[in-house]
Amino acid sequence: MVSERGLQVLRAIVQDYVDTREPVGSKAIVERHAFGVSAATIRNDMALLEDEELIVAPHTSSGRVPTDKGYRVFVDHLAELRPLSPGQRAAIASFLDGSGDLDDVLVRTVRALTQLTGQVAIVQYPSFARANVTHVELVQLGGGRMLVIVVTDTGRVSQRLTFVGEDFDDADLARIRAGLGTLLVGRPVREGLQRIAERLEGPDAQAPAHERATDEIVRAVAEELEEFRQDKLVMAGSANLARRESDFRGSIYPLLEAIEEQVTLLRLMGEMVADEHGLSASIGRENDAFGLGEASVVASDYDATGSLARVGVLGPTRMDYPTNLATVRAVARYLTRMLEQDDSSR
Amino acid sequence: MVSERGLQVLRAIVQDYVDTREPVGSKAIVERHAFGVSAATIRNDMALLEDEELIVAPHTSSGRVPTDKGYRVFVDHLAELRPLSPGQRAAIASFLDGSGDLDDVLVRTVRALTQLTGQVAIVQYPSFARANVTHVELVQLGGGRMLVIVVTDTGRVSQRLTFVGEDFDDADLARIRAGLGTLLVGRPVREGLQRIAERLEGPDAQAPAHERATDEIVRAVAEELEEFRQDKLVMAGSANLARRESDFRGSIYPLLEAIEEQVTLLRLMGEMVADEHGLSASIGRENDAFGLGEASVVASDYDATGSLARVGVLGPTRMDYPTNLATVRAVARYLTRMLEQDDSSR
DNA sequence: AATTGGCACTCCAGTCATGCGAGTGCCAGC
DNA sequence: GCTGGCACTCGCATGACTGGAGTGCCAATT
Repeated sequence: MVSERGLQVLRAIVQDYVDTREPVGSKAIVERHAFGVSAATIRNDMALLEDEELIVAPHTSSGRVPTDKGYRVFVDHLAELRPLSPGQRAAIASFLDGSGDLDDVLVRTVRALTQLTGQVAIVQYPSFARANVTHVELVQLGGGRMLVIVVTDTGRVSQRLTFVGEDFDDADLARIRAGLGTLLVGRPVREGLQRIAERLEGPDAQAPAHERATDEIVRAVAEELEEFRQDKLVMAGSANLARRESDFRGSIYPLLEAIEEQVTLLRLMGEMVADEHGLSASIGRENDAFGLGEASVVASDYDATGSLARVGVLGPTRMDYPTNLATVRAVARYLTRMLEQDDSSR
Repeated sequence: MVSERGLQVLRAIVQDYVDTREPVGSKAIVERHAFGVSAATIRNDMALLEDEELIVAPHTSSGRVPTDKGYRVFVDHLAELRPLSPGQRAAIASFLDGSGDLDDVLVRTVRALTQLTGQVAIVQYPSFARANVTHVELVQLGGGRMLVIVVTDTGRVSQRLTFVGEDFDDADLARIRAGLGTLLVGRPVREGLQRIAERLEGPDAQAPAHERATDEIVRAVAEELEEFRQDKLVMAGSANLARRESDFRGSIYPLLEAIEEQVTLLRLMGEMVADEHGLSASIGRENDAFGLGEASVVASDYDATGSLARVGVLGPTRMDYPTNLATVRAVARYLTRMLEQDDSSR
């Protein structure tokens, strides 16, 4: 239906519209792009593109604006990701380099990304469901309070304070600790949760004297594992939404809400389908189900020592997809490499 | 200068303006409030109020709007805090009741507050500078990695993963742990930091064999203490800013930025001066230095087992001060009580 | 068959004039 | 010190008009 040149016209419209924020007309296209044909010809192509619902005219006689479908075609078939400039690569490196635990690295990642793109940046924590428990530690604080610590091989540490109602002597504590160790250490989080559930149903005869207290400890461990299983996000740059306010027809309220909720964004990020390079985009009304019909998300998978997660940006539908895709990809790669290094140094 | 009735007129103007978002004229005042005098009389009073810069007319002939100075006089002399309704009290209770560690309680507090006021809610962590260290725990994870945990008597737990480069045998580890214990346990965070600084200058002869590794551990502890010393915030409800967008003349960008930065808000909250009831307000241009000239903060002190901190809301200058003050105070009181209870149960 | 120049047409955005209404300031009188 | 009255000032909405940008279509050209 749409000719090859027609697609080039679509590309030109998307590029110019993202550039200027103004509907783009046939004359503007022949001026800014060397098509070698006249404005009337472009007009004919534009009529076809409009038939295909790739572009629309806001008013009877004004330039054209890409539809969500138009952006989709652009992203899938027309966008060429320019590699980042050396300066941008240096910026990523200077942001991300330096040691620190997982939390630290992800916070720095998200800052780098919001800085580079001027959008809201989002980083998913690596999915911990597959992570393995490496340590369970119990620290008595006196007065019946117990600090319960769980560590996984993905480098995440979780601690929880719980009131168990009594203090144990060292031997009992060591026994409980050992029991939890054999129950959990070396096993994936998901499996650990199952084993704990079983244990809570058929009470163990191991420490009947302190049964209630140990149950309390086990419950605390279970809560921590459960927290690992839920995915988590780090975000930055929400203020950018206000800066590009004009890009959102309606209010930015739903966006800020989604950012605060996190759950919505987690679902959205989770449901996106990546291409063969690990890149994915969800455009405009495709996000209607999440109340984000005026926004787009562009993301790239990254590899946190075996478990996959995503890093992406959230912005107006009218965003610079090629640049954002390229940036997100570069950051994801750098992040993957950093986590590998970190792992090998251990 | 301004008569008693003049102040009542100011109160009426503030109330009506907050209600209607429209400049309020003399006629509207005599209609809505039973002053028992005519509109012309009110007009004379309004002229005086305008001389005092407590109100202004946006245009030559439109109703009046309170100035920041007007709001200040209103808050200081005219506002009567209505006690909350039983329903609202119940809402606070249902939000806050239930156990959990400090993080948990503060998150629930901030949610309750944003829910009740429809503003951005902010809760300061109790200042940890005066808190005492109760435990220092070291957990070896193998491969030269060490988990360093510090606990204070205010219930806060901090953990940090650090790479020390070697594994200790149990005896050495116990010795280091004991050393840190005598150095820090039972002492305030601030003092602990000093002692560590001294120790790092004049190296201890205690464990020369592992000097570098122990230094690394000590450094990690110092970082954690430093983190305690910095105050911290929990916030919720930033999406509310977008809902009342119309209340902000300019963009909400600086507000969102301050929320993301936290540092700005920490300084602002810290510098506010409370009255004898622990209530404080910072209005409009008084916040210019923080880039928040169109916003107000209303806060109440609360008592976290001895160390004072604040809970407040951030919103447009044109906010309902009496209601927000009353809500903030009620939440602060409830929070104080909860933390006391929690403490006594330990 | 594709491209082009030309032309009539549509609609937006800005400008100006007009009228209305709300609200003020001031003054003379009570 | 309060009040009613009155002239005055603006803001705002309305409507008419214009210029300009951009389209759609058609007949002519390659």
